[in-house]
Formats: sequence, structure tokens, C-alpha cells
Amino acid sequence: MEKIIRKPPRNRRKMQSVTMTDVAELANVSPSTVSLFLRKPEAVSASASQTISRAIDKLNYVPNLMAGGLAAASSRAVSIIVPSVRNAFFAETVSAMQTALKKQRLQLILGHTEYDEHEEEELVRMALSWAPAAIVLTGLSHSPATRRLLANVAIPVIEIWELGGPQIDSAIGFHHDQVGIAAAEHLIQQGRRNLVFLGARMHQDRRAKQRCDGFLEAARNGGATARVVEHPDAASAEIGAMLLSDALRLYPDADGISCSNDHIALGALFACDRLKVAVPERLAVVGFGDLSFSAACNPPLTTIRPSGDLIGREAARLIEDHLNGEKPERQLTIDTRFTLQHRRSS
Amino acid sequence: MEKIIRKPPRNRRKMQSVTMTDVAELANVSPSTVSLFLRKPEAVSASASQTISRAIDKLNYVPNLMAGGLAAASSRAVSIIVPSVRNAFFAETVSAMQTALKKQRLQLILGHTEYDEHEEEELVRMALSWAPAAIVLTGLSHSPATRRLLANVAIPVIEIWELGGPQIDSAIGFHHDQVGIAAAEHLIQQGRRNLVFLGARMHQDRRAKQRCDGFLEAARNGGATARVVEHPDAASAEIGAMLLSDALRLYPDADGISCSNDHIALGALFACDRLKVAVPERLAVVGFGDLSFSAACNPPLTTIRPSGDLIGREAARLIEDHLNGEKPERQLTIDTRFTLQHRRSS
DNA sequence: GACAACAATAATAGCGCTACGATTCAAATG
DNA sequence: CATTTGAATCGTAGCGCTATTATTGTTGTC
Repeated sequence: MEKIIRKPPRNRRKMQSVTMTDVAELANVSPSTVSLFLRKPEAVSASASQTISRAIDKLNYVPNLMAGGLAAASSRAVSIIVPSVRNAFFAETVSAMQTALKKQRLQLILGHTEYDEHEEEELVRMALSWAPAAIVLTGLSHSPATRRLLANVAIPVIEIWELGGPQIDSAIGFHHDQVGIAAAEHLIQQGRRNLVFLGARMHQDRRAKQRCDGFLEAARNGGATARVVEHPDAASAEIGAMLLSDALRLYPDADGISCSNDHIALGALFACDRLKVAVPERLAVVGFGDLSFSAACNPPLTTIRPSGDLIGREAARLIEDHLNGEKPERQLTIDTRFTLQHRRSS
Repeated sequence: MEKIIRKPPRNRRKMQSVTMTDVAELANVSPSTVSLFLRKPEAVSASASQTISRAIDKLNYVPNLMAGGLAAASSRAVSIIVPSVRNAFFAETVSAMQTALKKQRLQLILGHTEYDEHEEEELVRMALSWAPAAIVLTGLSHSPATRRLLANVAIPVIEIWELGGPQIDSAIGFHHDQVGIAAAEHLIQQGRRNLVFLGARMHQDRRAKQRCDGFLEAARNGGATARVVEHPDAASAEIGAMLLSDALRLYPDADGISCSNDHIALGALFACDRLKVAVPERLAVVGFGDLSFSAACNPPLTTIRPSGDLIGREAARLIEDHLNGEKPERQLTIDTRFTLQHRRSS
């Protein structure tokens, strides 16, 4: 009952050597003013601004975003979860988003699922523990637990690179079945009637599957035959070459090939070269992605170009708008479309 | 003076609906125990563990990492700054790091500089404001301000993808000049004497420049002639094709080509195909990177394979060790080496 | 010249969590 | 049986910042 004896203060590890208080002292203002200056410079008088600014420079002050985020109940982080950054498509989107978000002083927290829904769920949980300003997921397919986690968050949830299914909140992307349809229609228009789709990892890559399905249906609707040759591993030129050989062996009358992406298409072109199959005379080849090499191939590859960077920019814009309080309707859907690049391979 | 009238409490926006205290209440323990359970489960009794675990599940509790980080004076974030994630090399490292760090429940905060030192400086500043557990930079070349920012931080600073210069703290990578040397020696060994290096963006990409310089020196030391043909833009197959045509026009006697990376080499191979230049008979081609298509080319590309994923894994291991208190000597240097993949293009 | 209106600044009370020391309680020891 | 030990748990005091209200000073108005 008489523990009035003040124990010596514990020594807690300090995180920072120089805090906002230090800046305030040097600038002869209150910490509040420094905080205000940092958040809304226009609300602070010119003279105060100058002294504070000088003090910050002199002390080399770096604000602690965790303290700030904790106090403000939201952070300057945006979480983005993609299947893999090794994939050029997602790398492009991540890169574009990063560039756009940089202007808002928002940081990207990256996670990759490797096409595993359970992994995604864990990543979403980790992401939420940062109280991010927004969370970006790839695709519309998520585990029930993931949906539950995201059902009632107050921040924008943006699903990218896929449209055409039930969305959690906003979605930015395009319809992959339409990509398949566009490829099929193009080949038919080029006079091809025996079409084959070369696919990789379609049991995991839902979007590749959608492109394939759209292709098959459109081909058949257009009066062409349509077959699929696939491989369980991830897309690569090597697998593309294998698939093309298989396709020509199984369907010697094939005259039009659509590939689940440009890596496959590149391998197919190499295989055609080796097998002395004339492209496009004997076989037309269409890819997807318009990757860096696609225009430089022999022959240059006809391909469908998605707008990976536009997806990233639009996502960033949505987040920015939300941050500025312009709360747009939820369940927003933005179709970024795609374009067919007609080159010599078809 | 008589402001003893307590004003009604302000209503601050709460960040979370369910906090650690809620979990503690439901589990009938103190918040401290919940915290302990989350950080060191083995220090909590089995029965308590179970009730807490159940309460967490029931409430769908997500810890607030910002509060945790603030209190613990360090966060579960690792900041990685690369020139670009669009670049397959860095994407590979980022991906490998992410996979390794995931096991430690560490999150990657990504930044890209687009080869701009000033941008890097800003990114480092932003990174530091997250009080990350470690910070990873690309290369050894940084602005003085960046060095100053990082000079006295208590966390590991890891520079990746380059060795051979003054390092801030630890460095993981390889010597790019040795890559150039290996390419030159290989071509000479194959009987080539008139060598050309095809380079892109070498005014910005220091490491490409180092490879080029190593190549030139080794070639000349080996009694070969060595020339450079370069382009200011970023590497791509298209530019590779242009550079090859230029090289053959300028140096018709060239019999060995080394490319600053496999994109360039791919374009070079395409150009050779179009120009009916026999590879390797008339012209040997060596790349750098061993990208996904390199083994599938016509002919398969001889290339030097850096270990991008090993760099990422080693960086993660360093960070992990530091987190576990095993403070290794600073200024650690890890040479991850590279390997020459001899294929048919040389 | 009294008062309102406004701009600029300051004081205060947390945000949710962790580190640290303190406390409790059971088992082990002399 | 008093004491020691150790494991398990708890209480407290911030971490560095922001949102909100409160306070000050400075104009403008009738």
C-alpha cells in the first residue's frame, strides 16, 4: 500500500535519435506545429515554415511513419499482392503503380502468392496488419477466408488483371475470354480453319484458362476446328517449342496457333524455324503479352497487348482519389481493354 | 484557473475494431500474455496458448504492426530498392528474397530508382521512416546524401548485384568485370579474334559498363581486337538486332559478339538469322543473364548466368541472422559468382 | 472602441502494442 | 515448515506521432 517510492524509469530502447520534438525545440515552436507543417504546409505561416524547414534539414530529421500511422489510424503504405513479380505482366503493373504512388509519398508493400490461394490469404492478413491505405489483389478468385478478411475493411480493395466475376470492391483489368475470342477471330479472318491453343499451367493460371476457353468457343463459332495442347509447368519458350512440336504431331493439319502468352509463342516460332515450318505461310502464330522481344522476332509476332501499366496507373488513381476523400462509388469496374498487334507471324 | 470541468472525451477514429485487449478479455488473460504468445509462443503455457489462439480465431484478430513496431522500436519490414522490377534480374532477386523473408514474417517494401541516384536518395529516406529491419540497395554507387543517411543506422544495409567497390555495410553479388573477362576468354578459346561488345544504356547501367570494360581488357590481353557498339536506350531485342547490324557493318571481320545481356543477344540472333549470318560458324554470340528464353533460342544461346535468386536468399539469410542477434562482422562481402552456360551459339 | 471573425499556434489525450520489472504460485530443497 | 527457485503471468510506462480542442494574437466591422 505504500509503494509510493518511484522506481527508476526503465530504459527502453529508443527508436530514433531525432524526433519531431527535437525539431520543434530547435525551431522554437510546438511539436503540433511541426506536425502540421509536415502534413499541411499551407496552414503554417511562412516564417514558421522556414525555421521548421531549416531545423529539419539541420537535424536530418526523418519522420517515423509507424508513429504517424498509429496516431492517424492509417498508413502511407499500399499493399499489392501478385502471383509473381518474375512475371513480366505483373512486374509492369507493379512498376507503374509504384511510379504513380511515389508522387503521393505512398510506399508499396509487395507480396507474391505463387498462384497459391492459401498463401494469398496469409499475405492479406499480413498486409492488413500494416493498416495500409489500400490493398491490391490479382484476379477475382480468392479463398472464402480472404473474402471474409476483406469484406469489412474501410480501405479500397482493388482486384486487378481480371474482369468478369464477382468482385470484392473495385476491379481494374480486362476480360481474358475476350482476348481468346480476339485471337480466334483474327486467325479465322486470316483464313485459318484448323486452330490450336498452346497453353501452360492452365490448372493454376485461371486467366490463361479463360483465354483458352474464349478462344475455343469463338473458333468453333467461327466454323473452325479448335484443339488445345497444354503443359502443366509455367510458360517458357522451351515449353512453347515442345508444345508446338506436339501440336504439329497430333494435328498435322493445324494452320493457326494461339499461345497462352508470348514466351510460349517465342518458343513456337523457334520450333517452327527448326522444323522448317513457314510462318505465317504454313502456320500463323498469335501470342499474348507483347513482351519486349515480340516485335523483334523472326517473323515479328502478332500478339495481343494487355495494358499492364495502365492497370497500375488506374489503380494508383483510385487510391489517390480515395485518399483525397473523393469517395467514388464502390464496386467500380474499369476495363482497360487490350489491343491486337498485327505483325508478320499471322 | 477553474477548468476542472472535464470536457467530454474527443472521439478519435479508432484504427481497429478488435485489438489485443479484446483478445485478452475473451481469453481471460492479460494483454501482456497475448503479446507474449504472439511473439514467443513457447513461453506461454499450453492451456493459455490454446485459449488465446481460440480467441484470436474467434475474433479474427489482426495485430497492428505499426503499434508493435513503434513499441518495439523496429518493424517487420525490409526495404529493398532496385533500379526496376521490370528487369528480370532484379525481379528474380526480389522474388527470392520475398520467399525467404516470408518465413520470418517479414514484409518487403519495394522501391525503384529507374537508375536515378536522386530518386534513390528519396527512397532511402522514405524507407528509413518505416524503421525497417534491414535495407537493401542495388549496386555500390550512391549519392553522398544517401551514404550519410545510411552511415549510422543500426540495421543491416545490404548492397546487392555488385562487388568490387567501397561498400556501406555488407555486399552480396559478383564482379561484373569478371563476367566480361569470362566472356572474352571464352570467345578467344573458341578461336575468335575479332570481338565486339554490344551494349545498351551503359551511361546509366554501371554494371553493364563494368562487364564491357572487363571484356575489352581481357580481349586485348588475349591478343584479340575488341570493339564496342552501343545504344543509349534500355536493352531490348530490337536494339540488339540494330546493334548487331551496326556491328557487322562497322566491323565486317567480327567473329565473336558479347552482349550486355540476353535481350540484346536474342535480338542479335534474330538479326543474324535475317542477315543469313551463320551462328556460331561465322559469328559466335555470348549473352549475359540466362533468361527464360536463352536455352530455347536458335541456336541455343551461350550465356553467363548470374545467381539472382542466390543473391536474394543470401540477403534474406543475413537479415535473419541479424534479427536473431547473431551479429556477424560488418562489411561482409559475399561473392555469389556466376557460371558460363556453354550452348551452341559459340 | 467593443466585438466578432479569423489565422496561427499550442496543449492534450490517446493510437495499439511491447519491454521491462514485478508478482504470483507451485514444486523443490534443507 | 520456512525458504528458495523457477515458470507463468501481469501491470505499467511509454514508443513518436496526429486529431481535436483550446488558446492566443490580429484584423476588420459598425
